[in-house]
Amino acid sequence: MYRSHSCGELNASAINKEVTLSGWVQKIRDKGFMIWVDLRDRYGITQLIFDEQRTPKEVMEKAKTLGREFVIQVTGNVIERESKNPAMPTGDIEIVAQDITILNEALVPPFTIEDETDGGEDIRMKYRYLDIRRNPVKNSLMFRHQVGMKVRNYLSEQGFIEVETPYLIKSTPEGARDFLVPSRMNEGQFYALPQSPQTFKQLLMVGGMDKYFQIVKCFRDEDLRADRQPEFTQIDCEMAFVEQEDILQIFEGLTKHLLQDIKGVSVDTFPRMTYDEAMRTYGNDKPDIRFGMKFGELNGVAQHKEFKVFNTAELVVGIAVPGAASFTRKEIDKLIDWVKRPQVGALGMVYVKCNEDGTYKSSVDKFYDQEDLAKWAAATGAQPGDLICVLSGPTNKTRAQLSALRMELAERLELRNPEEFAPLWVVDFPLLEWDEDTARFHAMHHPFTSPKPEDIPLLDTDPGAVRANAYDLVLNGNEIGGGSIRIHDKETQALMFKHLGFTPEEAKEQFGFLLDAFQYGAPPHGGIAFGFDRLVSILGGQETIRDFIAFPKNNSGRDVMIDAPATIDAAQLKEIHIQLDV
RNA sequence: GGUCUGGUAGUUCAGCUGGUUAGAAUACCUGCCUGUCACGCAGGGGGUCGCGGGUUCGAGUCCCGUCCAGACCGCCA
Repeated sequence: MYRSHSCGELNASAINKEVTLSGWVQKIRDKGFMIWVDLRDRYGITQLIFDEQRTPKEVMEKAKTLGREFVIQVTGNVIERESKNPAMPTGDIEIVAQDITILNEALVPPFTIEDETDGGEDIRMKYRYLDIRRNPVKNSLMFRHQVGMKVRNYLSEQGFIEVETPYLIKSTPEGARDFLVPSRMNEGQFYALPQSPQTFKQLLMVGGMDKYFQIVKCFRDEDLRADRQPEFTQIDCEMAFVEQEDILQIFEGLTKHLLQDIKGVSVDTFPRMTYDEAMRTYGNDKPDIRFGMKFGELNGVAQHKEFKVFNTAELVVGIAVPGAASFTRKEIDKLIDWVKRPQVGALGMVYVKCNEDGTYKSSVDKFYDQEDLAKWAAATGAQPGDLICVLSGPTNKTRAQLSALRMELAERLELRNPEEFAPLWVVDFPLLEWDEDTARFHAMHHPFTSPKPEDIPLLDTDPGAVRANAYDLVLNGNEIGGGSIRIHDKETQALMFKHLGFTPEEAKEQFGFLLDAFQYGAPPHGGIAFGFDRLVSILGGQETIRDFIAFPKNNSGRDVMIDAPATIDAAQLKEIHIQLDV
């Protein structure tokens, strides 16, 4: 028996008991006559004491040889501490060691195994198994487990069935780049790893599994970000015989349940906003509505004077930054530099200080009088003490720039409280999106998304204006879920493929199995998928998803611990019929 | 594909306009210490300043290239 108790559970009620604990040496405090050892496992830390008076001599000698992160097993008696430590749950007691076994020695770890470690990201990833011993990572993984269990239980209680779908599937040209897997048995042919189980869950609907879910790995071979991994986990869901409203209700229910159960936060009915409104008022299809700074369009009140920059702009739009009239000239100049960085790309920024006395001081006083500026203040909702920041240019670009500025300012003004949760639905996404590179429309969501029936005639006249039965669930400025009502008849699907530039032959080749299935009684259906890693990190109040993934990849898609990807030898290449061109 | 930031002791970092032997903290090692818990005290070891080239009397410092890491833009239906 390696242990009778964990390192996190003993307290005053155990005094005088003989116990055996196993764990890792967290810390050694050697006073010569006495050695204290903090012993750690997943459950906590318990203080051991090796004492000249009370510990056998050979055990004392062994204790002198211990080092950090040695794995040991100690048997001894629980005693009340002479000096207690109220900061730790086991701080009332300690174990007087009577016997010790060194189960394994350890090298000195390259960084400290503590909450506030001295190790940087790089070294922690290389030794991720040591990083996982630290509370922040350990707790994040346990938190992820809890969220996963609650999702499974909730959906199962609602009648959903978890069905596994294959990882080795067929590559499709739509959407993200696929990860490819060469087939040894089928020379010259490749599997693709799924970007999502999209077509399979639709086939499950045809198969009559009318409520399906799966917590499932998905793969996309695209460049990464702090919150984007090449392999990530989705809560993938699909239902038959539902309309958009049914989906929104059920998954609003799931989200509310998670917020209540995990965060103790009650949220009212989620607000809904059309895509157009989100773009107009936040410049963004995933607005963070925990704070204001809504866009105020100023074309009507700023294009009547001699200021050419505004007069020639497609859009003039501003936000009122609360309390920022006190920014110094230097601070505002830095802000202007910030929006002019290539990542944002604005050519300049006009600002108006809304003074406490009701007057205005702007960077364009030469062109606009107090009366003009008062109208700007009204349009942006600026109060005395606010700073109005105004950008202008092509509509979409300018909105994106002002949205970036809005988020940056919210960050600087600490308006993004991680303990506040503001979900909303963004609905009525466009069906199609113009792609400059290929000079054709492509599906904004995916090619199985159904158009709003009343917009179908627009497909021929104004494809970009067709709205889809598609929706996103947005939480604190993050898209945590997205889905749509699918096309379930062959004719509409063929129409969609036509408008996406597929010939009937190409459509048959790529998605023939789905079109076939639609001829055998496909029920109306729709679904949603949640980004599980991101959902967990937001609920956990963290910015980065990496601490919620046991073994994440770095910026370049590398696993620096196992050093993957890696080259393979010639024999392996030959077996899969591949010649390298490098 | 692009922009920006960084790479100096095991680790986290400092090192100014180029100038003697490259520092601090922490970790590590040795000794001391009768209640520690960020223990304390004394001492010690530890560096190809990412790599390659250049400028210079002289480069951690300046220039060019390159590799690695991070953030962002493009991309991610």
